[in-house]
Amino acid sequence: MRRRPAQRRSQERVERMLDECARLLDEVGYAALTTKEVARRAEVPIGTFYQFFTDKQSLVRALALRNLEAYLDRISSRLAAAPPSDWTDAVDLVIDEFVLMKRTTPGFGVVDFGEVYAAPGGPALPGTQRMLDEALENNVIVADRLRSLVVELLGVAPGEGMSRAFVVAVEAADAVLKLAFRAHPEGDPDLIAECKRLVRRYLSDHLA
Amino acid sequence: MRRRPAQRRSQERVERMLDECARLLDEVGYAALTTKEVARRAEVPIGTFYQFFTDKQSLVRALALRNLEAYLDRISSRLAAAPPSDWTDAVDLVIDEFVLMKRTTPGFGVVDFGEVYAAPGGPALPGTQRMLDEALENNVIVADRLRSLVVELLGVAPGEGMSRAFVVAVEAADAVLKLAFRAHPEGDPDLIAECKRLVRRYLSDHLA
DNA sequence: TCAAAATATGAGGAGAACTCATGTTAACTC
DNA sequence: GAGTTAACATGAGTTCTCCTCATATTTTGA
Repeated sequence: MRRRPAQRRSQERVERMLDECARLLDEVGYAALTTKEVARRAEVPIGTFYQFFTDKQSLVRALALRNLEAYLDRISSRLAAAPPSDWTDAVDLVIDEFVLMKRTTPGFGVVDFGEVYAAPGGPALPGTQRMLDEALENNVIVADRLRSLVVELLGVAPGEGMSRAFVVAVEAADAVLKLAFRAHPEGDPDLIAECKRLVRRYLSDHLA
Repeated sequence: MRRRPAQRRSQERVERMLDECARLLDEVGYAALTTKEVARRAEVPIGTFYQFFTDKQSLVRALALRNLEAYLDRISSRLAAAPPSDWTDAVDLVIDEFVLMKRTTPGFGVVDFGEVYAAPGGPALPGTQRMLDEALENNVIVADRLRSLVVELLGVAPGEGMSRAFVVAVEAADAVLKLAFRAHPEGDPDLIAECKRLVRRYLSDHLA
């Protein structure tokens, strides 16, 4: 974001822009999304849009971040309310909540937490592991958070490579669930089931 | 594509446009890719571009299809040249070839076989399984081809849900490998290894 | 040889992205 | 509560991309 809204009116306007962005994503998709239409629907002049967002990407990134925070909040609440006894139950819970948000949260089907990558990998840094460490990717943030939740709640020992395993699991699950929702508006139930199986199988190496 | 090139000159031009598209994708990414620049580099007038491609998406889709065919050819050759004894070897081979193409084929890092989805899921068809059946997605084509290759070569019985399992495996592997190449220009070796593990674990249910 | 089909071409219309100069409102200090 | 500063508002206009279309040329095949 170009500037963070400090006063209440502009905060509301930014929220409205994000809301309308999400709804438009559902209606027309990412490619056909226009800043002008977002501004028009949110009832703000186009100039105001560019006060806060540098461009279309910036808008979508902000939405992804909002989605990310909403998801983590929901997960935390549910885990706290009904702590799962087994880590496999935690996997189900986490996936079910994701599916629920896919169904109910506008725009989530198109962007969830993911970037829409404009350029391949950004500037190619020499430091191999650097990019993952810096958590430039929202999926990495999700993975880290889920890992600490599972470690905390279930008292699993944080083994070697567990961090990476969670990133892999999140990335894979995200892809399969995206597929499930491309195949079926409500999410193909069989594919959702397969997604759970995929994650359980894979993580059992690291959590057993 | 709007029209298929029938004469040699135009066939060469279309190839050149695809080549330049691929190189540009590596240089500037999908969002910054312009039809004008592709045409300029391929040394064809912009009008000629639109003789063959309806729009930018169409261009990228054609490139993805070319990638798909190249990949399937390579896989078939390698499987024929050195038939793997075990299906897990076949998984390694298939992933290694994919990684090799990511490293060496221009543009493959950005688009491989995948669409860049403009709108969410296209027209929402009521027939649940319809979209997968029609193989609108290139990853589904890859999955089907891989499945028949494995079934043929290794004499595995085509069990229930195997088709779906391959689609899931391809989608998940694609996502993890994309991550591997975002994290590291040559593909993070650890993530590539994890990708293989993920696929082997998951498919063992269906191939054992 | 000649008609039909395929291909070539680039100026220009349509419209999206984004800027900027100028005016207004809120917040904070003394 | 006057004054200063920082945040915010605005939309016509510039730039750039997408894509079309009328017209001209080349290739094909009977």
